[in-house]
Amino acid sequence: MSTHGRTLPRRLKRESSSEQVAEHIRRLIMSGELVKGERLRQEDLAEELGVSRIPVREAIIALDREGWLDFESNRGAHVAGLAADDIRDHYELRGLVFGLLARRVVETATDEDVKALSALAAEMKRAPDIVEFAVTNERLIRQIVRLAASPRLTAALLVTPAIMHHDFYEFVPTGRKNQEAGVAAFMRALKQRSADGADTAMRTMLRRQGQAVLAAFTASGVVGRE
Amino acid sequence: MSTHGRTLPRRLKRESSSEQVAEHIRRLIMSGELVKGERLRQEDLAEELGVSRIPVREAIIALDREGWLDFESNRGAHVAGLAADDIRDHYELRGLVFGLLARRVVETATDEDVKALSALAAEMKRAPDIVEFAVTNERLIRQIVRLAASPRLTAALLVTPAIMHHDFYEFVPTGRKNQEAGVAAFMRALKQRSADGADTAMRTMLRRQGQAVLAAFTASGVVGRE
DNA sequence: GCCGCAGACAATGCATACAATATCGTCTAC
DNA sequence: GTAGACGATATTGTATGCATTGTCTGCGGC
Repeated sequence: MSTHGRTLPRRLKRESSSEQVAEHIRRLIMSGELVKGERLRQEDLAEELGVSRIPVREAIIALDREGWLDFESNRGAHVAGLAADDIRDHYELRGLVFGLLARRVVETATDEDVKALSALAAEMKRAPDIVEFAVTNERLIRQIVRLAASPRLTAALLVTPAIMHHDFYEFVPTGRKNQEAGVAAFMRALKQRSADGADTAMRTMLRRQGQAVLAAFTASGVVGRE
Repeated sequence: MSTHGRTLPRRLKRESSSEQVAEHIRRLIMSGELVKGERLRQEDLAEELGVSRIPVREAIIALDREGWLDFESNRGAHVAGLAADDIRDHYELRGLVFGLLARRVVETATDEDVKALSALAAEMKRAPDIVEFAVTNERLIRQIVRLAASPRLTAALLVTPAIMHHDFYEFVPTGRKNQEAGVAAFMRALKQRSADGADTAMRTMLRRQGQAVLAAFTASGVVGRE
């Protein structure tokens, strides 16, 4: 799995089989190999991946809670699929929320906080590969959330459970560019202590990300067959 | 384990053991019997509930994704716990989002839609017990979401994963009253086609619910020991 | 006295095996 | 010919057992 020498920097816990299986299935969905409504048979997946059905079941349960699958007792798991509206709304919401967070950051962050965020933004720009980029980006987001909101719920509700995942940027070509530009705009606004500017930067970035995701997922067939 | 005669009315799919275990653990947390940081040992729970460790593991994974537990590979599951800020932010967000949804409903709903919502609101008021109330309320929320937003993501992000669950109202004394009053206010605004009114109704209701939840969870000890 | 390491113990992760449930085809009755 | 019931098969749900990993205790070295 490790494509680069030091696998996932500052990543402490190793991934269990269940987590790997979940990642695999997420990829299948994002890449369009699994389309909406398609049924996942536990045994097939288990055999295909060389594990037993237990980790497959555990992955399915996690993906059900994340919204990728619909899992009904004794009736199997089906790909939930996404509609164009889902994506639009999802990113509109993210924009709303992160705009609010950005405002709070501008209002409350100390100079040190700004410096720390700045450093992370710079690190993102230098990231040699997409994985490191994603990891750093996640740290930046966490930092913003930590400064602006309760640590757990906002993060859990709006960062974890959805479309943003480690392999997200692989499937959305312009994702990294958008993200970097948005972060840069946010940092400029933050340094000028402009709450409005920070809010706008976040909303704009997330609107663009939404469009990019929609384009990518439409191309791969994840979206559209409603 | 079933302590009440007619288990959950109009529940089509029977609950698997995993789901029952998850519900059990959620209750333990909400009632304060499990406090933040406390570790859950799979075998103990299994024995206590008379099942094997498999359904317990599956429940733990689901609760991890819902945010109730922190589950790390090979290191066990710990109660995540809530901070007062978590609750405040959670409800502020819900207010933001449902305010937006309420606006959209006012702008797009047909007379028939209004009638249907009205019927559900009336049914809520008539509900003889708290379970039926919760079920009807959920149908109403789903209806609103369906009218106003993409069906899946908004619902998945903001309804499912968190504090609202079937046994929520048992733990929050004034929950039902607040909810009914808020729905009534929303319906009045809707009938007058007042987007602002609907928005305000939702925000107000959710602010109050947040306060009620905070009070209840502080009393039970779920919140506070940070 | 403190740090690091080795072994035993405890708890988790996963595979196998069996039980429960759904699904589909077939047969019978009308 | 069609509807309903019954069984065969496919698939999921759960229990048990072993392998793996984390944790704790006690010893030796610095």
